[in-house]
Amino acid sequence: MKYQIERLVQAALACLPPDIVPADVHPTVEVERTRDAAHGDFATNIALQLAKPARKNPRQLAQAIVDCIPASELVTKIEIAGPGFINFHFSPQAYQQELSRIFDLGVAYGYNKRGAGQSVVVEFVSANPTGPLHVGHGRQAALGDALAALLQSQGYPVSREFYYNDAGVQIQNLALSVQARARGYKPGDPEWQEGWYAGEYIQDIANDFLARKTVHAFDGEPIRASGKIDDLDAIRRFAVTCLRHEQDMDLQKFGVRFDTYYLESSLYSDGKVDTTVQSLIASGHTYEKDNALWLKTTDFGDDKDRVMRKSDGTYTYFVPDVAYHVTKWQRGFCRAINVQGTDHHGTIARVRAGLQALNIGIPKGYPDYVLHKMVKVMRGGEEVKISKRAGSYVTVRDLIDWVGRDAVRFFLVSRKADSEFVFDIDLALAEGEENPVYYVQYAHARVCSVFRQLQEKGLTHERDIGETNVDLLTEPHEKALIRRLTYYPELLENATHDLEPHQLAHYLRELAGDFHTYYNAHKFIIDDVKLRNARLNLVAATRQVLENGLKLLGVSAPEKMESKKAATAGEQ
RNA sequence: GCCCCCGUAGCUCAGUGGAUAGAGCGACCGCCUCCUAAGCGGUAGGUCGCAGGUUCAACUCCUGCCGGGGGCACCA
Repeated sequence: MKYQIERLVQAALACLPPDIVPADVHPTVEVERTRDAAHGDFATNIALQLAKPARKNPRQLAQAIVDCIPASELVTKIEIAGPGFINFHFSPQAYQQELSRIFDLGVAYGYNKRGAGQSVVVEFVSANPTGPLHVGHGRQAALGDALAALLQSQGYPVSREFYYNDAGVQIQNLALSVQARARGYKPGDPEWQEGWYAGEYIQDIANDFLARKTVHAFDGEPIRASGKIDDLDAIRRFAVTCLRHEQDMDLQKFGVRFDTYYLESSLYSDGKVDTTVQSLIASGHTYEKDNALWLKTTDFGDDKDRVMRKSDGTYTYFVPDVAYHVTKWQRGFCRAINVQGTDHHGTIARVRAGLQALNIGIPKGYPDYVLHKMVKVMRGGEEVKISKRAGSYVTVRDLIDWVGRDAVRFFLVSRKADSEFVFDIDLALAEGEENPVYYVQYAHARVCSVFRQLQEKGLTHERDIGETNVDLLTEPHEKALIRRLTYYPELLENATHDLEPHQLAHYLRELAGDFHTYYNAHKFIIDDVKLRNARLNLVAATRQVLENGLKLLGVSAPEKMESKKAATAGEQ
């Protein structure tokens, strides 16, 4: 709808008398949704933009533009308001056209093919297999999955990828921790070293290892524990597999699926790390100093150069990171988006610098980062510290068990990624309106209920009758709801462009609010056949958009609300 | 010390350079003979951290301060 208005304005500008606007002025036509319904549906500030270069009064200029706007059946009224805005009011035909689109497109309403042919890889969670997923990973999972879904809605072929840091110091510590537990040591014992993992799950893994149990991650061979307590390699393989399996279970419960899993260790075994190092040396952006190999990241905007190969011969972490991102590019992803915690901020400049140094055609801003802030977990008015090493932290599994998957997913995407998130366990545990997800789901269930009632009364929903009588929808509540519904495709476009799923969560909250207000103010199942079907069309379209939006966030759209209280009462 | 993010109602947060800065929660007052009250309506609550600058127009962009968080290792 927006583009149709833009075309009208552009056509008007094109046929303005040449003496009005200097020929060298080429303004970008910006058409925006109005904030206030009294201002119509769309507005443009073009006259305000042009007033100065044209040396004209903005309102007079606006009038000149309006005079040139071609007639359109979509627009009933065009008016000049305020300092020189041009406001467009849509006709019932325009509304009807868009409502029909919602019915015709169904679950695909809001989708477009803008991103066709531009493959995107979204990397998220990427937790080290050293413990269960914590709430920070939950935020990443909710964010990353929603982002991927948004990109898909805009036509981008998307791959969801999980990168396993299964090489390095942490994994060694994991193996040592399990070995120590298997030998009967505990955190706090003199033998227990700093940096080892203290969580109880380490004891569980140690027990399973000694019991020679078999585990397998979804993508690997089953591994049977040898039970040999001195075989650190065997312990490491077993422990990593155990934890990968556990993380898989958590993600499955969270409703998040990945298309690809990439193992850091494979970068070494495939020789990709070495190849990358050789290419970087060949590029001339490296030098030896203090017995170490350095990369001149300052050539690419970093504030100081970075060590690639330490004096002990091992690589620093960012070398495999660069090698990994080279594979993303080589695998055909013209865009890469990494969802990570803000603690990864320092790595951005280095990875990008490394990719630029290779000079193999990777764009400058590759990859994109969506960094999220910490999730602070509150319980009983006190903060629960999140720390893998301390072993005491709230896991994704805990949250799902306490408040349900839908609430956790909706909660975690409902805020901007770069704002700190306070997850109050007590609040989330409380039943009722505190969880906005209920509010949105209830709106969906209410529409479903209306149609159940309709059926019980022996009536049917006649879409055609509703469509021919769309002009009967004249109530302010109806107009507001229609405005909101028809904004959905633009909302998805904006949320995707900005990589901000929270825009969708907010939109759904507002759409549900418009519906609940309407529901309370008017009845839908009425005797007047024409008005009844017009209203049923409107609420059916509302249900469709609610379903579509919730789906993108990974939240269910129930046809009935199951009372938690009743369920609890039933258990007692 | 340097870099990034944040600062908007009592609390949690929205707010693509535009028109009278908005929700939810909490508080207070109302609404079930009526398609689910998990809902709706209303009232109260603001020097948009401070000070400059750019602009026809600044919560929004720029600079500097103040306050909060995170990052700055031959750690990953």
